[in-house]
Amino acid sequence: MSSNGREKFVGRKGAAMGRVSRAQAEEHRRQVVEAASRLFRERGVQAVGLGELMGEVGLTHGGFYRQFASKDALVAEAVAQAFAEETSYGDAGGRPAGPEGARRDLLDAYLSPAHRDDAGSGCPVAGFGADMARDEAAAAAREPYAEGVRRFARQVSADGGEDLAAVCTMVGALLLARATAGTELSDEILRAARTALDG
Amino acid sequence: MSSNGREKFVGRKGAAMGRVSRAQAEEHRRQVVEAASRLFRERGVQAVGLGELMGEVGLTHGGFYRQFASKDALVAEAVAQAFAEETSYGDAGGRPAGPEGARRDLLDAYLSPAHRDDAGSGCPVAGFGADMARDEAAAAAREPYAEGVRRFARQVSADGGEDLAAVCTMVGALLLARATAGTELSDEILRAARTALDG
DNA sequence: TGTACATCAGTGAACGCGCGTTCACTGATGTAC
DNA sequence: TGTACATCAGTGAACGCGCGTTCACTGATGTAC
Repeated sequence: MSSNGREKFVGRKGAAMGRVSRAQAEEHRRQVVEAASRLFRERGVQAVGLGELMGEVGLTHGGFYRQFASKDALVAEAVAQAFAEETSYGDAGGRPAGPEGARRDLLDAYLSPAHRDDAGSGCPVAGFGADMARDEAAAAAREPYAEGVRRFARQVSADGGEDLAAVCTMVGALLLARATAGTELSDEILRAARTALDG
Repeated sequence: MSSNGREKFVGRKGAAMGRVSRAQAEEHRRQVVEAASRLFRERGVQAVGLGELMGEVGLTHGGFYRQFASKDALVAEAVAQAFAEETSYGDAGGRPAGPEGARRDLLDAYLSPAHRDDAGSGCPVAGFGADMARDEAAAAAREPYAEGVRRFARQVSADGGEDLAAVCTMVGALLLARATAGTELSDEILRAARTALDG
């Protein structure tokens, strides 16, 4: 309180950080992409500002452009990063089961209330779908997104092909369960999709 | 060019419109809700400003609050209006067919490229789904939206019940076809969903 | 039916705010010798 | 290994812009008599 050091000078602030090691800067960059991947899925690209994203990592918004060309460029990286994560949608990870059991575990985890309530670390096909459908997101993310949908369709397929219809049912169920969260209908939707796909 | 009538006076503008008849005002209000219902579905609630909406009707943004309490209140009305429309998703309207043929016509229209490319006048379950899933939209629209999903599930059902799983597949397919529009995958998705549901 | 006046739909400027982006500056890191 | 200096990650203020919302004002509509 005795000396605040803010005497109306224009270029002399108190707590400038100076340069940071390359390793540290790379780590910061990685953390920003990860935060973007999470928050964009959770609330949508438009609803998350660069200031908030940089704040998640403990930085100020001004440094953003030292690491990224634009917000759109970050969106493309965040989409790619989300698909690279290999999420397990909850707990269907390491159970030793035959191919039939594995598919059932995937479905149960994907169509669980836990996955519905945690979009941030959930399926990127569902999490980025809305932003990709409207052209707010970078066109640069279009192709990686489509490739991610195909990969997911192969993962879901029981016979090594692409089960696009099952992906539609799963993603649709997740979206509608989220859109009706808080009503009875939400759980009914998840159950109906599980029943239809589990056979 | 000779006299522009803009002499820095603060309350004397050129082209004030004065009052408008009640019927005219009601018509304006109706048109704003309709434009909102269309543009919100097309680009999302956040991406459409009040200025643009009022402009669609030929008015300026200042008059908005004479008709609506807030943007959120308009969102709720726009959702309700979209569900009240009874869209036909293209051309599956008046064909005389048995209940089986009617369901197939509905599916074909719903899963058509035309419906994918015209979100503005398309299915409100899909068009408002993303806005409802993230809580940007008014909570006031939550209940009408859920009721609309149920009604659609009854409409889709072949046996008079609620086919929620089919709704998931249809809405998911439409969303993913829109998210991958412009790639080969988009049409593949629509076909796969049609095949899975048509039997 | 005609006149006087209150109502209120719409105008356009202004409010505070947060956005994406740019920039002069700081000072520790990284490098050249 | 030690010193001199260039680099550049991060800071914080500023840019222009559009947003949702408010407000004083206009003047035709609607109403009272």
